[in-house]
Amino acid sequence: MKEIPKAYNPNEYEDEIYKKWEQSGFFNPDNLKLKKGADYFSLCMPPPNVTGILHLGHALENAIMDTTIRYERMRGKKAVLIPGTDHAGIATQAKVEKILVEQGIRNPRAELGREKLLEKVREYAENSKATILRQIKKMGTSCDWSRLAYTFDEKRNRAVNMVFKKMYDDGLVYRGFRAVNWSTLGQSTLSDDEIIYVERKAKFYTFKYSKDFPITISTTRPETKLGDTAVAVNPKDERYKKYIGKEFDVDFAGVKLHLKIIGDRGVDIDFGTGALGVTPAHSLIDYEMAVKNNLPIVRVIGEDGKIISEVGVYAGLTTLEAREKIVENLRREGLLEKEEEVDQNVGTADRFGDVVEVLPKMQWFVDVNKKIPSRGKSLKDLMREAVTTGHNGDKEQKVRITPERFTKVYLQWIDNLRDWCISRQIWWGHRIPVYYRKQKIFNSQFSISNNGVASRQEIYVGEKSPGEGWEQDPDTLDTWFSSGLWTFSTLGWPLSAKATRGRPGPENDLANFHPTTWMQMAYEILFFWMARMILMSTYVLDEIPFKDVYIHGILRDKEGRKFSKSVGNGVDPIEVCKKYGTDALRLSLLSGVVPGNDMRFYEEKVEGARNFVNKLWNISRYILAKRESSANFVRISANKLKDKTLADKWILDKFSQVTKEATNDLENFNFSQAGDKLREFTWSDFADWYLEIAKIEGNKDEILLYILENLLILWHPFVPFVTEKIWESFSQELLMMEKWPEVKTESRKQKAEKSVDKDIKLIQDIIVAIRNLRAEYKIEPAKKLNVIISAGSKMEILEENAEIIKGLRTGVRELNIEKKIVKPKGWVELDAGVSIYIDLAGAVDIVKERERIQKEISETEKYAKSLESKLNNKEFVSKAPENIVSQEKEKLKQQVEKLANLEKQIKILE
RNA sequence: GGGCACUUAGCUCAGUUGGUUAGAGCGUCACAUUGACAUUGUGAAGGUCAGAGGUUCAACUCCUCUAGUGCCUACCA
Repeated sequence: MKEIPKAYNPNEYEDEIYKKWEQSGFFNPDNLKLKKGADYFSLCMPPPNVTGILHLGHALENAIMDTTIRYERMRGKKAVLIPGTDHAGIATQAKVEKILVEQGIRNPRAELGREKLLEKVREYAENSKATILRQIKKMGTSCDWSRLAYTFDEKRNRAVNMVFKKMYDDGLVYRGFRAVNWSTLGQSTLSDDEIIYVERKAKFYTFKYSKDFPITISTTRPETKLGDTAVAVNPKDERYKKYIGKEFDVDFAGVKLHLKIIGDRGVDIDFGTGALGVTPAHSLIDYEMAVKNNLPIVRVIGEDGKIISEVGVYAGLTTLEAREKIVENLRREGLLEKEEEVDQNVGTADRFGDVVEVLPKMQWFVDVNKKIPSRGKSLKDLMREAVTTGHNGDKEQKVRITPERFTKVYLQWIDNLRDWCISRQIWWGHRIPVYYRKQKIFNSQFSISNNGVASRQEIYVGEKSPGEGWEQDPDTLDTWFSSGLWTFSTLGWPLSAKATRGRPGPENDLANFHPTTWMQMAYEILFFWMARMILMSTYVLDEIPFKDVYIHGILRDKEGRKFSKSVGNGVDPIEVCKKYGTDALRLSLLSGVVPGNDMRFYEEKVEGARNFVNKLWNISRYILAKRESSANFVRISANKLKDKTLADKWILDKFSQVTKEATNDLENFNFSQAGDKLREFTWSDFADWYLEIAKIEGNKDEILLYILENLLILWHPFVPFVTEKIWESFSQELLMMEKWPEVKTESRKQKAEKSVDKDIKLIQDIIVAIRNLRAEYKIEPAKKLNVIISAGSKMEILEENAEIIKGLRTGVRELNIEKKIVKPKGWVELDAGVSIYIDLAGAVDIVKERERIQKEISETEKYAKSLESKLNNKEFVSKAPENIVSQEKEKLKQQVEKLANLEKQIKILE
């Protein structure tokens, strides 16, 4: 065999190993050699936005997904992880526009025009996509590249168009003139979810519209009051009751308003003046109120964020300018009663950052409350059902959310859900598959009322233009409309709609892999994405999108701050890979990941993981290099192993235990726990104890190889590169394709042999006690000790393991094991379950010894006392389960014995 | 306003249905180093499990309240 380097150098092997995996073809489930009737395990990658490069959050997701998919593949399932990227409509266009502005193009949309700008965005997106895909490979993610998808490619475009049409035909997608969120900076509408609320100080003005108007109102935005068409009061409010139904004409700061007083139970009597100026055009709530009360909608703010020309004196002013002018006016007229500073939540655009205006516009919406024809349920109903009763009441069709608490959060969100505005005025995205033709047609379905001007239009919904004279809607669809289809658009829908279950090949993907088995995502996109996937899948396919969804938190820096460009604490995962290795990064991300909780990331953690990877490397190096025999087989059968000594029995037992536990943890997606257990076993039990024992006992090639092999298999999903590299040294086959070790339930015989645990514990305790004494007495390592153990019933087991006690860094020259012996004068006694006498050749420090023993006595006494009082409690003895009681009794007995011995010791000392 | 989570060793965090003297990693201190591995080994110190009540034979674990922190959400204009 070639010489193995002392330290594992990830950079040297990772790319080459990934290539080997990829070329094997086994990332593609169609190439897997499976047992008949093997289960499938499908998992769609949440597509990263093509807005840049991968960040640590992606690295975490890749680690989680790849660990899972590798595990499932090794379990013999038809496992597929489908990769992809997201064109991320607004996010990407906003990003590119920002870059263009930095390059000196002041208004990219106006200067470049639709086609040229789109070209720029496409170029950027393709670049970013290529980088991202490279980075996913660098992470070691074993996804099926033959099924690579993009939310904005042709196949996904077909799916989007078909779903839009289906929804339109079902009356779920409609076009309507309604108040919508508008980003002036981005020149586009936004859905309610794309708004981020920022708390800030605002002036809260209390005033009357005019002298002759009887009711005082309050607002933080006086300029919008130019569009008021009503004043709402609570119908129970004694002060205002009498006005309800009356109408007033007022002159508000130079603008004529016609106001109707309406009663609305939603108005809070105690807030402000208890009366609310209703601005239907520029407030979503007021808009709803206006619809209920049939109020006119008067627009005053335009899409440029300025007062529109119809509003006389204020025309052309920005909202802030208009506000100042109006307040000034009110003040002059003596109408302003109060001006106070309040905390206010203002909505800002997620991607553009500006304060969102509410404007009335003709837009496309998804109706979430309307009953779907032939189903008698609304989209909201479908979204609820999927996580509660199961889709169509079928328990098998239930999305299980981990951790469960997010189910409640999700349901609450649905309750507050309004119709989803899906049209955007940006250009980067799926163009709305709707065509219009101006014609004088009677009974046209829609009439666009813009500023009260009506015109008639013929409308056609479909993928392709119906012909000449038709113009396509200029708008694009909300990016989440296409990502909502992800679980099935990636599986070939609509083409694979007629797929056959059980037949291989992408054309049958939908039947073979949907509903997908599992999904993982950050809680940040629960509403954006999970909710929309459930909506789309249950509506379009009549099937849930995934059976299980695992929600994780976000990564934060050591101080608990979010990673962000503005803070400048960003970490490039690829740089971390280069410095510490991909395995180390993956392991550090997975250890400590708990469903639903945020996690802190810092370099020391990666360092620790790197050290472990190196440890694993060196364990392997040692075992492979120091083989005494020519043993070199792969997959040694556990039955053929000869466990000759106590240590052998112990380590094999322990290993089957850890295999069982780690498997169980992975089944339940407890990545961190599985990793911790494996680490503990590998480093402590196997390396620190068993390997050291093996050096003494010798002749253990088979057991060492057996454990090493299986350990590499267990570790592979976590740290695929280093394990695969080590595997190369003794097998031609890919570790990636090895079968996961069978988990055997413990046989009765093994259970009876649990004394093994106790015996090895005794040996370890003796060793630790001696090491401890050496440290305490600062005995030079070169100095050897003579030791006698009074073994009692443990005679045999101690004699068997005498060499181990001597050899494991205890520095014992002569070890005598006696059945029962009185402590030789001047020797020190230690208690480790048996009495150990150590000859310190007159170096015993009586004072120190007394202190040591006294301390131990008081600790033992304390413990014994607590046990005693527990056992003296009649209620405990009568009510606690029998095994608990006898356990406690046994403990007490031991402590009492120990105490007696210690007291004897201290006496002898005197 | 409503809701959710968190509070365990100096730091970062585990602790599965209540039942070992509450654990790990990092850090600290002491010692070691021709060894598979200094990306190492050995040992030690370090905790009123945020606080107060309650349920129970038994509470880090369940319940109530309080305090602090963080997040989500909402039509207080």
